[in-house]
Amino acid sequence: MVDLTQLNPRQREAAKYVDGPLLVLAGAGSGKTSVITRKIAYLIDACGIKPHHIAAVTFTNKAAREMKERVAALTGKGGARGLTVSTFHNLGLNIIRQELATAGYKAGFSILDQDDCRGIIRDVMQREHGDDGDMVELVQNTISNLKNDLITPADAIHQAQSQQEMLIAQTYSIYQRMLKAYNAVDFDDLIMVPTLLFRDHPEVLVRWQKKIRYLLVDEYQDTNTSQYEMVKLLVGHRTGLTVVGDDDQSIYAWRGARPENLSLLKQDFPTLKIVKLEQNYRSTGLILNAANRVIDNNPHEFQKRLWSDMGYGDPIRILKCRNDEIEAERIASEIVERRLRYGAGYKDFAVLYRGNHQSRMMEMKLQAFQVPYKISGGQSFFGRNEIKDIMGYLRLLINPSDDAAFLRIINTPRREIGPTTIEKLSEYAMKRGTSMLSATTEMGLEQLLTPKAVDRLRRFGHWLAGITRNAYADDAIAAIKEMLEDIDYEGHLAQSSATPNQAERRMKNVWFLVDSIQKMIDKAEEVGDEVTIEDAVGKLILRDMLEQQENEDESDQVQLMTLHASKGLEYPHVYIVGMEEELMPHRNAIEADTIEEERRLMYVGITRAKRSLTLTYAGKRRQYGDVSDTTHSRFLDELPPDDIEWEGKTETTPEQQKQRGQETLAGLKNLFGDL
DNA sequence: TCTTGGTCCTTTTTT
DNA sequence: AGGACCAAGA
Repeated sequence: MVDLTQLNPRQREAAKYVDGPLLVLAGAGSGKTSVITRKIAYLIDACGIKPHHIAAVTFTNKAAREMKERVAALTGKGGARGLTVSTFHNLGLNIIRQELATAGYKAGFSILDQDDCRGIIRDVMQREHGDDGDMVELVQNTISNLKNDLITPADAIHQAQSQQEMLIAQTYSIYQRMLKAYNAVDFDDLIMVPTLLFRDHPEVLVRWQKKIRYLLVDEYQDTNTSQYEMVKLLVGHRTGLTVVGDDDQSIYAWRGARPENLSLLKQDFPTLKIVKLEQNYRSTGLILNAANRVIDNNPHEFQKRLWSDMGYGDPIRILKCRNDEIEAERIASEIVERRLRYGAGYKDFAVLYRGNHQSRMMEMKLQAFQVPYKISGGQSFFGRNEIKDIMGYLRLLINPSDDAAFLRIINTPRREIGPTTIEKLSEYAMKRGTSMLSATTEMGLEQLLTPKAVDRLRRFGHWLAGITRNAYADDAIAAIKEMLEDIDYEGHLAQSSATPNQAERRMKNVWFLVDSIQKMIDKAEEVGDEVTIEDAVGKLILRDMLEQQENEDESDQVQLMTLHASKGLEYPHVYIVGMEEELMPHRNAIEADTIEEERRLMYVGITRAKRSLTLTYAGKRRQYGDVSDTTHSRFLDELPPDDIEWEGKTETTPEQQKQRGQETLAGLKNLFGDL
């Protein structure tokens, strides 16, 4: 039986309340994951709900994985078998897979990432409006927003108020048709398609309502309209809903999140019960106080006051550095020193920043100090050309209609198939209503193309068909390896890379990708599941499972990540760097007047720290190629001055700096003797 | 078709 | 500073 005695009274109340819809307002570090996981165990053990009737939805793969592990630990081996814990996008993917026909897709459909989508939109706009590409990003964002708001192309055309809106709506409409033709969905479709399916097909909805009898949603403040609609439809008039959220940690409004969904719950579920978790188990008093003070500058729908009984702890430090290089150096050297002083591991330190590009300098300096580090997130891996290429091949293996993938790889590595050939092929395919891949082996091409070109296309088509057969017939991994051999991808990298070193690194990435798929298949076999290539590629695109591998080698490394990526995580020692106006808060946020969201981001960053928090800024920063003066962030002035050690606010003389250095050295000698 | 060199633009955050 | 994109030449 579940043990709820480790929970505090509020937490226990939240875990045990199953008689109606429940909103848990969980402040940072208030143990909400404990509540969710124990509640799941309670539902299984005490309420007799079968695990396969329970679904917990999160926003990141990391959170989903952690939750799964913790539930497994509570319920014992197999006790949670059949339980669904996944991201919204993953859940959506599964729904579409199981409702393929109704949803209007074919097996093996592709999931396109933003780059792929942008390419399609660019083509559409080019073709339809002769647009030069300046509008593409705007249009892409707008389409994404429309989808997040559950607005279909027809709705959009109907609603359009201006010429520009009409243009976007039409582009949206064509774009959506092209996706269908490619048998592909984008990220937003993973939410919108299932939701529309539920809305328009009652029999489908009933099926899923029968399956999911209890729904738990984490980070509710991050849901968008479409996601909320899905939740409402799934729950219907029943009582099985628990949502957990914190309006102060809403940092995804820019991608369509509606923090007001928290307050909408009260209207949509009149019997809603609200439980607040206000005790923080993570941070020292001074850190928490600082966080509270900062967030006090924002308006609040739900009042809450976080408190902690962990003692006051060390003051928060603000370090002014001469420039960004010195800033990074300072942090790197401090980590070296503090690791010894506190007997801490590298993994106890996190360096947080606003934008991914800020990791560069930090990386350089950590290397210089021989500090092991890990950068998480960033587009780094999937943004790489070699990965996009191979993913293109994989997508084409499982979805021959994926013209976007076809276009990416048809001439990579070089097959002497140029723009003219591709253009003609595309026209032909369009006329015949087939995909470009299947058009390559059709007879009608002779009329349009030179025999040479026809031959090259045909060879490609037949070759890929062969690989596909192998991939499905027996060992998929072997087929993929064979494919890499056939196209001599290594050779391609060797001659397209600047240095042999770079080529080697790229090839390593490719192998990493292949290994990931391999591992995934192996792992599933262990548990007795079967993983198709479709599953594997889907997971890859949704960024699932990569971190898993990273986590497996629980290595001792300093963690580098964006403030966004840090949500939900905690570290004993946290550095937040680049605390400057125009950087944090970001210039665009200042211009767009979304300071409140930036402040929440600051709040998220501060509340990651358990024991020590250090904020740094640089007086001069190298940016866009040249050096500019900076102003320290307004958020620094919002911190409680009495709890702050602000070094460098008033100019320190070189003597003072020297003295500080000697004090540090003396401290080290005290601790470790003369080295 | 491929390579080269020049220009211009960038840097917000992610499933 | 670094990368993407494009025009012109081999």
